[in-house]
Amino acid sequence: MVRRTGRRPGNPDTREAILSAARSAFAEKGYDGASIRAIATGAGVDPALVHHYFGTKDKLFLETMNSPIDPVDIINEATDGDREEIGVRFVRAFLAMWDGPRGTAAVALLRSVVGTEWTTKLFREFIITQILRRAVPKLGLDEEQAHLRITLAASHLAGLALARYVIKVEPLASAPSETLVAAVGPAVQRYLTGDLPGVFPA
Amino acid sequence: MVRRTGRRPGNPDTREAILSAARSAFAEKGYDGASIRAIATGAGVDPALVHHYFGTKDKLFLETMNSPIDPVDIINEATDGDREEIGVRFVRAFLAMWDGPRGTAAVALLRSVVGTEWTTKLFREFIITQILRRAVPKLGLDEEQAHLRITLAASHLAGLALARYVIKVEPLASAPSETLVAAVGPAVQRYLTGDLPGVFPA
DNA sequence: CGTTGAGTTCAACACTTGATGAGTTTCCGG
DNA sequence: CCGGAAACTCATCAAGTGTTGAACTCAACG
Repeated sequence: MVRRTGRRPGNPDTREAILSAARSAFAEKGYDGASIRAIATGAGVDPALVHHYFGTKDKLFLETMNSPIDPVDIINEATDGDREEIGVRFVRAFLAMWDGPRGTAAVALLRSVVGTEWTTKLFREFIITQILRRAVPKLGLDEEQAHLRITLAASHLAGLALARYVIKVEPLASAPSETLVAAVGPAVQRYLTGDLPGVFPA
Repeated sequence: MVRRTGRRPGNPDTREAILSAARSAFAEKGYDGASIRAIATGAGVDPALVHHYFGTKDKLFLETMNSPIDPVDIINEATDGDREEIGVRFVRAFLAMWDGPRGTAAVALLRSVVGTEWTTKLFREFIITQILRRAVPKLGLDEEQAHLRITLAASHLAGLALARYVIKVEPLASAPSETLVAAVGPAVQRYLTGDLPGVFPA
């Protein structure tokens, strides 16, 4: 039986297969490193079909990042409850996201963000508009303090993800997440609600 | 004995020019994003000359990373002095390195490390052999505790560098470094020498 | 002088990348 | 059962990549 061209019989789940393959590829190689050809091969499909569904590589990437990244959940999950344990809940929700099914997308995002220019800019504005604007009111401080506090906490968590999920340095990579929650939680708590002498006037 | 005939090295500035251009390019674009042709153009030179001097792109990159990255200085600078202020001195030395002339190389390293596979592995082993092996004895704890403590502190600093120098998110990017020292120092101090209940048995 | 050999350039190879447009096969509503 | 549309593939393009080898320039030596 000769390989036939044209429409495949049966289920049109191809689009999801491509998205899935794209997520894996972006997570492993980053935006630049992942080629459309590799993604197509991973999905068992012709490269042109990727363009047929998603247009350009940019759009594919954005589509890949669409639903899986929603920091709103994390923010809400962390800020519900008493104020004195925001840090611990924040770290716990953050790690749960990376360990969950949406984790590969997050790895892809982190890898790609550092790699190319436009993703960096995109991510920067994403942080400003999506994270800061939503998290600042929850703290109930003046804006200047809140911005620095939140970016400090976020940078800490970003570094943790970088070391644990991208670089995979031990023993951080295989430590139980609750261990990290106990270790990092208080530090995040201090950034968000604690006294920071020498940083803000008392 | 040295009967070297032929053209004498009348203009060896070119090699340095290429190295300098390479450092900038790698810092801006990362390993993959920086092309040999772009580096050559930046140095006002033919692409083939880059290969004449450095062989392959890998070797060029390694040469670029050679001298500028030496964490030994930071470790020594931080661990000289009383034990109760290691954290502050560590953060101060770390930020000074990124703000100094060797900073661009560090940015290049961070950008590239996240981008490609072999640089990630290279960096991971670099951390293990160069940083851990040197820093562990200074803490005077058992190895298991020391490894986790140091990687926690290092991941925090890496995240700080990522946010401040690569992604450039405000207000972190333009905050005075002493402000960050005051903010981050105590957290690092706690990771290195403080009590970590729930992490290690008391 | 002529030879030497480092500094430098030119042109090209072999390859990969993202993207297109035409063509083929199947499905589904009328 | 027919015709349009969706799904799918093939061949191909124009750029850009790292790398190579031959050739040219030119200062220093014998």
